[in-house]
Amino acid sequence: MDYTAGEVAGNDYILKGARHFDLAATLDCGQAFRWEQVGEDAFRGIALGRVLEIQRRGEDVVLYGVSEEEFHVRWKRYFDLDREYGKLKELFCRDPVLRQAVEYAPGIRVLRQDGWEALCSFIMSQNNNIVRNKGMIDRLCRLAGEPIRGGYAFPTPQRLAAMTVEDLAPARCGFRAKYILDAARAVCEERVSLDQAAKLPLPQAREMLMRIYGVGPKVADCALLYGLGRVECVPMDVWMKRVMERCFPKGLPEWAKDTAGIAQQYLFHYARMQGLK
DNA sequence: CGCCAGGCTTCTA
DNA sequence: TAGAAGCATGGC
Repeated sequence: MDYTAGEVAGNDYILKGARHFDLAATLDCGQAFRWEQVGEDAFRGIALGRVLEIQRRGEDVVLYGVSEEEFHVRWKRYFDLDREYGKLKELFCRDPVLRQAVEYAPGIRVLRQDGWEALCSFIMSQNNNIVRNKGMIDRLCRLAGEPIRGGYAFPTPQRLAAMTVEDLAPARCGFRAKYILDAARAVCEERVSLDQAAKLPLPQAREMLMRIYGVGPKVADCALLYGLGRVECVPMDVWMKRVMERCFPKGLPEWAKDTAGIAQQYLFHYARMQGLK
């Protein structure tokens, strides 16, 4: 475990001795789009149908207004806290390039988000930048998401499937609106099953997600990695293509393949921050 | 004002 | 079947 103990303190839940967990690096490295910084190492976000404020305080990480039960049923998995990132990073550091990326942002964790939200978020990320994608997703949630205490949940596929491109206009998703609607319909009609995609062999899982209009290999891989827990999956965006071409012409090391998606997150962040060309 | 954005679909040779 | 254009939009 990457924390020594969980402790209830009033309404809050405290992760004592939380290691390998940098909130800024994790929540603002292009894997999730509904988090904002609200204070000193403090972030507010909406995920899994809940609003959460989370803050680092010294050695600890505090989840405000979270019960022990809610931590265990919701946030422990979301923040991938069962995985030992220390061991993982030790493995990655056998390679000099991976070591450099890990040392650049050693507190990155790969989030396990809701599958449907991850799928939509990355459909919308295409030919888009991260800042603007956040705005689009926020408008989509206000437009079609269920009101919850403190904000709006991510819209369900059922709700979106009943809408039209014109209905979605206020969210200003551009050409992506029709893709979102097809994704919603595919899920509702069970042309695509996210539960199955989570378990199928990778090629078949990708093939299923790519039945959706507007979903290609990269978006499918993002949904699998960030939403369906497939940490062996490596989305190849422009930044990763540059890294692979320059540093790993023969592919990522064989010993990294089971968790190559997590290695990808360190490499992606490093490449993007360095402005690698 | 152009340029470009964690791509995908469609058109063309 | 590879390669380029078109796509909507707004941050910079």
